[in-house]
Amino acid sequence: MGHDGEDVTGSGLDRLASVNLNLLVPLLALLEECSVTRAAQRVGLSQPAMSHALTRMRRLLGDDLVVRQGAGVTLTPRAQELIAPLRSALQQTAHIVNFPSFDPATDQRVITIAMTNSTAFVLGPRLARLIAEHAPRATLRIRTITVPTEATFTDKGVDVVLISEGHYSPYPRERLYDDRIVVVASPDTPPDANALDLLTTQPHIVVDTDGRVFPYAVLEEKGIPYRVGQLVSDFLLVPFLVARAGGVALFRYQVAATMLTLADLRIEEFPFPLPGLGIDMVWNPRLADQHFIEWLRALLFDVATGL
Amino acid sequence: MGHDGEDVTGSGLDRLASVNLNLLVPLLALLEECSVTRAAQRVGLSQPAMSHALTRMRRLLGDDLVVRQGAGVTLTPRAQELIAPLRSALQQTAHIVNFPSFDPATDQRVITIAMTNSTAFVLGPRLARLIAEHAPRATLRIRTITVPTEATFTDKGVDVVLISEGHYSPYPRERLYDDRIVVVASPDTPPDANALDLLTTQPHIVVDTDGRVFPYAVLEEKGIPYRVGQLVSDFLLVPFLVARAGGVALFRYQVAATMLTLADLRIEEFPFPLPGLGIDMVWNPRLADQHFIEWLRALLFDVATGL
DNA sequence: GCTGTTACATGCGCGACATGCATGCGTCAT
DNA sequence: ATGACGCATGCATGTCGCGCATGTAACAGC
Repeated sequence: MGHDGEDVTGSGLDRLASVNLNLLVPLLALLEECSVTRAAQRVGLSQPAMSHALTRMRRLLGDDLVVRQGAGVTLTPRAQELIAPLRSALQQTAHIVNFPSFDPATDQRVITIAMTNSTAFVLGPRLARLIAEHAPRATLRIRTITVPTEATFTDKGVDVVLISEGHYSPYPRERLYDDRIVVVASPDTPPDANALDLLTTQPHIVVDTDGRVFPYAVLEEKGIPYRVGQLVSDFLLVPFLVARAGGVALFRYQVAATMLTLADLRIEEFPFPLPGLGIDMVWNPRLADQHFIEWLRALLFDVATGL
Repeated sequence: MGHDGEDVTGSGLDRLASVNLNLLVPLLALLEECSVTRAAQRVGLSQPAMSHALTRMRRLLGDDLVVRQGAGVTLTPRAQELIAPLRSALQQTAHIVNFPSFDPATDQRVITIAMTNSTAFVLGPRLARLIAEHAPRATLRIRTITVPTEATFTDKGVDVVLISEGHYSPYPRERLYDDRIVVVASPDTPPDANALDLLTTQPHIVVDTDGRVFPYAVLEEKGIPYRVGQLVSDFLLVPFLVARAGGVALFRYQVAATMLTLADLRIEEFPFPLPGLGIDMVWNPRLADQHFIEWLRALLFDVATGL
């Protein structure tokens, strides 16, 4: 009694009680990336957070692990030895944890997806339908954003964020669908007028919150004259305005295509090359339940491929 | 660009970023002990803390893991499957972390040991000498306690606690040395008086803070008459009082033996059986740096075996 | 059958830790 | 020389996990 020899002379397992195992994942990321900043991005941390974590790892292992080498950092010998067994141990651990734990049939969580309201306009209905179909107990909540900030990704209330490929974020991202700018016009416009004609002759209906900047910047670069006929705050007004009062508007193709269900519209390709406008899904690996994310990713792809 | 396929379709390693790996050690303890309370003790947690942790594990793994079965709990099938790979993964992880990180030759930490001042009286000098010898840069700090409380073990400032075997604590403990009560008397007492004679005829010098309760309780149970001659607050006064003014006192043998270096004393065995008074070292596995604890344990054994 | 005991769950307050921001500092490139 | 890049750090903040007190269920003893 009072002599827990098993605990003391055991296989060293109980030593782990005093070790912060959560450091191991950032550690592997750091060793594999050989860069504090990249490792931070990979695990969904900020650079200072990873740096602080590195300090803790150094205290834990009694080794510098990485040393400054000119611009970047290099691994110490000890770190080199660690990388393989660490990866192995973590893979084994991952295998333990990765039993499926998200059951769409019964899960009652609130699925929160952040996106612009134009993306919601495109994806929302199909998304809601598919979620209702495959996860009938879950609730879809769409959080409207205009421009993504750091807080958008670190907000625990948000599962995934859908943003245009032009917006940077340090977190893993995956292309959902490509998109482009098209010219939306009234079907009453002269049939022989091409897209450029429409842009120059028709008054523009401009949504002042979204998608305005760079297509118009291109027009101005090229010296294409255009006239703003109306500024509206809600892009949903546009199809009705265009259909009933004429004029043109610039929209993502997918938005325009969806608008066709609301009003009869003429759609023409934008006559100049534009940077990509694909929609990416982005998520913070630190906050995400990965079984759920995997499922949601597949579902979003279903939605996107049906466009 | 913007498509980190490696992160998404990798070996599932990045999933771990969102997993609290610190749950795994309590989890293994729970699965191996089949008891929330015992598992808590093993890893140095309280029962409620382990229960909370169990809740988190259940959320993480989507399984109840243990179900109430009459008095105790039983493992679910899923939990049964988990135990072996989990132990394996943690052993592998332990192997990674367990490179020696405590170097006595260079370590400058403050080594804090909590004990009663009578234990410090016994062990202090040898302890200080051995630490100065083997860890010359380290500092020994003895924290005096009277009776250990929960806070004594959860105090991060305390590395190990030395307590009598009579005091319960939920943490791992190991016997340092056995001890017993002896009768300390002046060498001028009649040589033919045995211990019982001394106890009944001589005035007792009693330290009112430590070790007084149960030897005297035994005397009272047995109906042995005794007379308290003096109450002192500092037990270090006792050897001088006994040697110069006569009387008897009850002390642990090791304390009495150490007192012999201060004054000439007569020591007799206590004439009745008493519960064990061994001194145990106790430490909280959650707070301890195990390399250091291992070293300190060996050092304390060195000290104790030299008594 | 009632009470005492044991074991697990839970509400709550508190403390500690990790995170992120702002900033500093060193290195490299132009 | 100056800007850009990458890592470190002081600091404030938020959150998580711990422990206490308490609740609840099952078993044992008389």
